Amino acid sequence: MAGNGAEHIAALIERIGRLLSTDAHAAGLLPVQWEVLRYLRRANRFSRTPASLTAYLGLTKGTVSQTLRALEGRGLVRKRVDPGDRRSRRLSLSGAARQLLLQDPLAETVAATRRLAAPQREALSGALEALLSARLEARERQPFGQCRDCRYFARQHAGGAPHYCLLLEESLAEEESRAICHEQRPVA
Amino acid sequence: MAGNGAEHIAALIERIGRLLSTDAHAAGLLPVQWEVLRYLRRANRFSRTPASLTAYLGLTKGTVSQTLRALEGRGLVRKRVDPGDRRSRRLSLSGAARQLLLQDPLAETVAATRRLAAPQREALSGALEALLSARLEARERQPFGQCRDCRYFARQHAGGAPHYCLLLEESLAEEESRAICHEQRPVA
DNA sequence: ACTCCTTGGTATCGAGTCGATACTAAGGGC
DNA sequence: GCCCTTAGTATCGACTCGATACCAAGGAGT
Repeated sequence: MAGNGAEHIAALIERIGRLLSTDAHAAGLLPVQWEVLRYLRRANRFSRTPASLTAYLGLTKGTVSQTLRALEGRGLVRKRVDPGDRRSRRLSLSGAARQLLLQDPLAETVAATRRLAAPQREALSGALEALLSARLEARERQPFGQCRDCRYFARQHAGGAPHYCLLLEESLAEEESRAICHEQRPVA
Repeated sequence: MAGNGAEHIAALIERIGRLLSTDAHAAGLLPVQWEVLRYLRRANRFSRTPASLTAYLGLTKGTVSQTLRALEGRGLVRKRVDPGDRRSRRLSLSGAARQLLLQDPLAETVAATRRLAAPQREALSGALEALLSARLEARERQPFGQCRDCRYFARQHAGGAPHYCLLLEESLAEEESRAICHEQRPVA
């Protein structure tokens, strides 16, 4: 059996991460560009902005702005001024982007993950979340968890009724409750 | 509890990997440069070459050559012609590099990993190794496992006697048996 | 109103990665 | 000696990324 010291685990994460990013030079896109596309697919409507993206990726806003310009130039991302706050832009994926996401190089890893035994997958998920939240707390960054796991999330049990966000005071479709949100704060 | 689907796990790995790499802009070094330094610290004497490094990082040899030139210019890495095979170079860390590694930004993650409960850490390690080996098999890449977990490793139990590598026909100190090796092939 | 501060985003620059291509040099058959 | 492979370097172009400076819009206080 191989070693399972803490250094070994950190090295594994780093190495897998690197290999993932070298794989991500696919379909004419660059690694960050894939990550932007994936984020926009997973994020709810309150979180599809350059600012949220910046926080999620841990980059500077200048870098994100440039990456978005590239994606916009390729017709993969649309950018519109937010009518409520005219400083902000609302991002959305084009049909071409959704098509492209079907060739996501990360899909291979998803498949490999699916082949793990259920209890092992559960343990992996929990351990990674613990590591992530430790690091985010140290940096005071947002967790970007699922809407439904947020302290501001109010679940509606009545048949067909939508859920509700107590912070933004908006109703939420069932599907939206599974999206990630830049405002999300886990239940205490 | 948050979701633990396969997509979620893949996204977690990717995100942690990205955050690690943004943290790695520290002490005037760049992420890849830290990885090179860490590799050279962990690799055994047969594996400290540009070629092994290239395979480990999953980059092209041109890129690695350039990165090594930068590190050499800073006095962190030494490069010498291998007397046995004059095409090959032997890499080694300078004292300054070992000093610098004490400020390794990855240390924070190592500490966070150490705070996990032992069984959780064990599960994490096992699951990550499974993911990594799946991906390496798909790409037919080398695993770079520990020397002692290799099929060519012969353990000597007699007091003080060194171990032995059946492939390279060299004797190995106890400490070396814990290093990673580019020739390593896990026991079947 | 008006000023001051903050927030969201863009523009530009320099350093450096990274892949691609082309190249040199050394080893190993045959 | 010839060809093929392997180890490494050199150069180029596209792009990331951080840093800095900047602009526009919102908000608070007066």
